[in-house]
Amino acid sequence: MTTKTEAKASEVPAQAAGAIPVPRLDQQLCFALYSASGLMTRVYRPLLAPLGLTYPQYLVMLALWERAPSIVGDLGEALGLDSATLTPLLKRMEAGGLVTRRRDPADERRVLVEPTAKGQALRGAMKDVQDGLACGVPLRPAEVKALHATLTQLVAGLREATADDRPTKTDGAVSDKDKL
Amino acid sequence: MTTKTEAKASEVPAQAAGAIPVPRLDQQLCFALYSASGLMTRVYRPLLAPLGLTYPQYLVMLALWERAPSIVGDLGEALGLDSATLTPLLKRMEAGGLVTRRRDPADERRVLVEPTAKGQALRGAMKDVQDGLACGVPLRPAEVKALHATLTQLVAGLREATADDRPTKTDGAVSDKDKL
DNA sequence: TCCATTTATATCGTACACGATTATTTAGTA
DNA sequence: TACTAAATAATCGTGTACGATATAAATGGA
Repeated sequence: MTTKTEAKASEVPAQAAGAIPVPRLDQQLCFALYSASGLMTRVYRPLLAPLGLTYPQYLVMLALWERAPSIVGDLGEALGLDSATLTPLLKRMEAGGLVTRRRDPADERRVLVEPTAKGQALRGAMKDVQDGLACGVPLRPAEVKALHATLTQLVAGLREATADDRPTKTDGAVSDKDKL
Repeated sequence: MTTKTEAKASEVPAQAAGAIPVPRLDQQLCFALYSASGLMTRVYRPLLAPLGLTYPQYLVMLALWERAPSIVGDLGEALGLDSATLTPLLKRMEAGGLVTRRRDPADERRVLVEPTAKGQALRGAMKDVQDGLACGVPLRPAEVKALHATLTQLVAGLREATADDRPTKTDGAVSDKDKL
């Protein structure tokens, strides 16, 4: 590797060697998303901790309040997480007395997850969580709405994109489109 | 458990007991952010893996390309991470030959972080990463711009909010405003 | 029926992420 | 000077995350 570390300046249009233009942190959409997401969970933390919930666990409860019992795979689909993340997370929630886990008698591969009475009781505390949240978010309702709409569109598109070019990896010869 | 799990219907305006309204997953801004952020790093992963970078490590490189050497605290300020996260992350990057870490001779408390030649060489690969990214993001430039602007505002506000009510926790008696 | 395939979850190893604590160095002050 | 306080990283314990692999149950033919 004698010629790689020192890039030939002649190949860069109008920049001196060593000054190759690089995306700036504060211009990166992904970093804005990364920061915003991290900060939101940081705002949630003190509100959820008294309830014995982490933020991902809170998301699981939201999913279960919408539909219970749910199987692990459906929770993963709803939250964008896989079993490697959900299985230990659900075990912690089970240990905390918030949910129950049991094999589906009709299909022993599946695991049914369901809130306990204690888990159901947490519904009553959600109003306070939402109120606490609203105070920390410095956006007007219209902005929140627009932001949410754009993000929803982005998420839908990304989900499609990431699911597409991942058939099984065994069909080695993909079209010339997999570079995009 | 005779009176708790079954909420008195008279206390809830217009909802049946056990049907306390709870925020829906697909209406939560925080969940949209959480999903979008996770999906973006998922899009980045296959682009960065060949370079020997994870997504947070990529962010560190972006920060270092803007200013090097940087001390750990400044990197943490720029990225919103603390030393508990950065120290092991930087050690891994050092082990990978991407950065160097050394105590500041002028102030032995500080640790100076700097890209190696190998780390600098990665700048040349960033164009491909950005190109690969653009193909995966299903938004028009105007939408990206608006989204980024709103997120930047949100991040700024949240940073302020989370930094504020965390004086030292030792002044136990805070005003009646800390509930907000 | 038998077996390859698919489906569903669990497990393992690695890498963030953070609150709390510790250790070391510097700065400030009596 | 000596001594406290502040600043700075590192460390520890716990909890996500995910790729890769393993295990077991159901399914679909030959």
